[in-house]
Amino acid sequence: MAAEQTMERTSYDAAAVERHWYPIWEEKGYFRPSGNRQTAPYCIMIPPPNVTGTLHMGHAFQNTLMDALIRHHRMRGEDVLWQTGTDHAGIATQMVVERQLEAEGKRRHQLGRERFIERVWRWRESSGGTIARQLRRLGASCDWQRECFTMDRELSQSVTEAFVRLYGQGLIYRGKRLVNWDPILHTALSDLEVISEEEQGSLWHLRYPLADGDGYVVVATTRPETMLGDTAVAVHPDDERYRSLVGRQVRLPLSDRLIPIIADTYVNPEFGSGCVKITPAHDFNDYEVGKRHDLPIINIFTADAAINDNGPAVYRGMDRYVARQRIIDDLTALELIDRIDAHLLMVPRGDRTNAVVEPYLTDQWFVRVAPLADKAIQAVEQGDIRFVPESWSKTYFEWMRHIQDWCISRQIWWGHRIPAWYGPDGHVFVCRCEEEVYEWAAEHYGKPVKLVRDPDVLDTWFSSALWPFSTLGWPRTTPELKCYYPTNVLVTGFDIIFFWVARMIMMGLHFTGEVPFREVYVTGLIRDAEGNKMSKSKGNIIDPLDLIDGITLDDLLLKRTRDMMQPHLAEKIADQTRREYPNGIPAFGTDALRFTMASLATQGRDIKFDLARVEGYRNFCNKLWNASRFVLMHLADSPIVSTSDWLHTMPHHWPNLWIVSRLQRLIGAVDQAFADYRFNDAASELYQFLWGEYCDWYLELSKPILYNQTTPPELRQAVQYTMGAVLEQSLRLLHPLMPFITEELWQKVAPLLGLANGANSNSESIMLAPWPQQMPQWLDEQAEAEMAAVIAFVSAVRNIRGEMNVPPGQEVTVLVQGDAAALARLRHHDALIRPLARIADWQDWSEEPPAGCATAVLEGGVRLFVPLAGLIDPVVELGRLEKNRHKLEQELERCRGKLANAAFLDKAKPEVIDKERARQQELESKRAGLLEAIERIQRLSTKPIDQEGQQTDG
RNA sequence: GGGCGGAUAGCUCAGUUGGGAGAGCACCGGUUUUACACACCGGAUGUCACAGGUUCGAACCCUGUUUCGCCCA
Repeated sequence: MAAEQTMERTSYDAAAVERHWYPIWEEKGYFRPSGNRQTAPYCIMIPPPNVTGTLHMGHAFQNTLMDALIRHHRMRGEDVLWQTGTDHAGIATQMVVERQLEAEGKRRHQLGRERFIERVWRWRESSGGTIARQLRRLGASCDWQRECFTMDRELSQSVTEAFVRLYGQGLIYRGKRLVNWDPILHTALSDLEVISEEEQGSLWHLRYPLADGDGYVVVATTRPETMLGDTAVAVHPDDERYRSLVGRQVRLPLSDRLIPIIADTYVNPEFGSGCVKITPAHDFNDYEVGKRHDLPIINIFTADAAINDNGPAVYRGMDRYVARQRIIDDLTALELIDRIDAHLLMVPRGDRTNAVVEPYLTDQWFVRVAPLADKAIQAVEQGDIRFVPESWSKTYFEWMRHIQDWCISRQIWWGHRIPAWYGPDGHVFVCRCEEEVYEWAAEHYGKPVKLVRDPDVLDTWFSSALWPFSTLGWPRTTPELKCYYPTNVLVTGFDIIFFWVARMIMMGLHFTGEVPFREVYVTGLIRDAEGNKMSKSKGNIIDPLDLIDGITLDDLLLKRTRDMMQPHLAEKIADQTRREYPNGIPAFGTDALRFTMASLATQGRDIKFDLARVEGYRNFCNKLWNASRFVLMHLADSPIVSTSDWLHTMPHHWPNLWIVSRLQRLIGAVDQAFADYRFNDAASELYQFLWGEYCDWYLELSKPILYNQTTPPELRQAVQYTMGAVLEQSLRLLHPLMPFITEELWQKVAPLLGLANGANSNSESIMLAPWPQQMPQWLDEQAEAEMAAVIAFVSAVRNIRGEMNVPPGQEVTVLVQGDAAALARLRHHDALIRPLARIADWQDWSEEPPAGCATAVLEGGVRLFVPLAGLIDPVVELGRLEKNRHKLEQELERCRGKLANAAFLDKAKPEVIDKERARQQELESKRAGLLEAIERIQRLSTKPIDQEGQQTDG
């Protein structure tokens, strides 16, 4: 398999690599489950995106994490299924197609139901695949051959089956209830589809005259038009002001009806006048009050939210807001408006139409949730399902313990039609299929009859709730259902815990007797850099694909201001966009985006998205690319090593032992991070290791060996092989987060190490290569200590060079003194230290160092002097030393304080005390060295120096 | 009103059994060093919101306060 890019380029070309590898992976069938029943199954169900949807940052985020988990488990040799698909998004899809029709000057009712649905299917064929294509761009390795759609025949059968069974068990019923009604769509909506936001409105204080005698009560309302449906006035039973009124009646203005004054604890005496009008047909709380007090329910609205025939004739047919104004005018004329206050209120709007949703009394189908909820609560309590982070289980319990019956019927055409038929007398037949229902009805009535099918369809979430098992073939007991169910983990945002997660758990337990997934990993929500939710109307949306491919400012402007619901915002959004992205967005590539997503996956709930992070990880890709170029350059003539313990059969070389030991720790850390869903830890460990240790130190330490003609060939080969092997394993560890670049590089590196020769399937692609195993025998504390000493020494010299402005090209001499063993150790690493610190010569120095030295004090009492005759500015050097001393003394102070404390010595753990003692000793020895250096420089300075370290004249 | 979560470096955030405050970005100084200027080397930066308490010891545990946010009503 040829890799895409030659290594001549000094920068990584993400687009070329991505285009090359994804189709190969898919065509080769790497995304399919292995089907190997000897290994553990691992399954994730994709939260099915909306078929009308396009990829947004939330999708990119969650699917990156899912893909990382999937790739990780696949590499571990498990039988992995990532089930993908889309949901039919009843309302959203219907609206899209209706809008198309509108453009042709048609309406759906002209087409009729069947032809409209055909039309929707046609739309889906041509346009429903967008998000699947976008997920591919993200590198998602889901099994596309098993891609499902909630309206597919098989999934539809699951839906019907579930409905029929629930109905038969008394868990679905039909009834007249208040629901959220969208007066534009003419359908009920679920709570999820209603967004309540604070808006400026008014609080009208209305006077309702008492029926007997003089006077009136004042009721406060935000919706005066609903007064036409009032059937009571309520006060709090403990409210002294109104106690005497309870039981009396008021005369409802305009309608001229008598309604009672009742007492109910629902009333908040602090709010408004402490006296509220009760409209059971048009307010959820009032509905409950009405039920408690057996009040009549008067619906005053049509399906369009205009006043119906229950209202006084003068208002009939008026839209609710027209009626509102008219009612206010009329009440004003009657002097029945007490006052009007400005008031912030929560206004519920349909998430698709943005229309103010009306609580509306209609016949709807409901799921009786309480019995299902009990078991679903238990499943989490007993630990059959675990929330990650754990605290989300509280949110889950909170909801489940106050759960309401679920309205599942929608008055639209696109969706699963409710399998209920009505006989001539209204008798309901709920049945799996049309033929059967007629037979059944004939039996019921003793003769063939005409039945009418319920016109409603089911809430899309009803089918989504079955997703974990309907996609595996339920109600049939398929091999897939047996193997992959219960699935391992659900990855989703907390915003749909109630609406989807909870319902899947209930349905899963009810129909399969088992939980649908064992863990729920709840992600945060991606917001913009300021912490605002991303939305079209705010104009702050970032399209993940624009981060991958880049976008010019002009295209970005076009994209953000096209098809706006509120076109008047366009100019503001354009300005804001120009300010934020004056040059558009550069192409960062999929891997950089994915790595960013992983780094952002902390346990918090809000994630502010910062473009600079993506840029940083694009640079990381480039670093990796160039490190690999370096390795490949030197690996070409390396022999292939086949022994498993190659490390110890090669010539002894501390950096090799060190980097391999560090790699073992990395493997452990990445494994742990994946196990805990700490993707940010996995990302930062990998970044730190590859850049901070492998590139910055290991490769730099290797250069002198590789470039030195006199290096013994065995040593050279040991370094070459180690360099390659560590890179190769790191690529595998990185693959779940950065699939493309790791594949590209692995294809080049692995063959040179004798891997990926196509000899077996594991060597065709890094996707199928085994996950690195930690080798405990390769953990090497001594090597880590040796290299820590080397790094500390080199860093100390570099620090002096940097602070003293020694030109990088200029070599220096170093004098060292201190403990003989410590010096011997450093001497031993002379060949490593010398080139990195740019030291020409170093000498053991037991006497007083010469004048004009810069000083550093290291661990183990080692003192280091760099003679900088003529270069050193005593003032600068003294300042540097004093600063170090200050820090040191602060630490020492705390350390001494602790050890002087009898209670500490008495009660702290012995190992803590030992550590503290060792630390004190270390700090003191460093301090002594520093004090000497300070004294020396003061003594040797030609001019006296005052306490602030400033030279004084004269 | 009920529930949940946050307040740590200029910014974004880590900090998992309580024991030496970290990273990335941004910033400052230096560098055409033979993988990489999307780089290298060096540097500065904190009353861990506040007040009490528990403890030998608190960013971490407890209580309260301030403040920001989310969900539900």
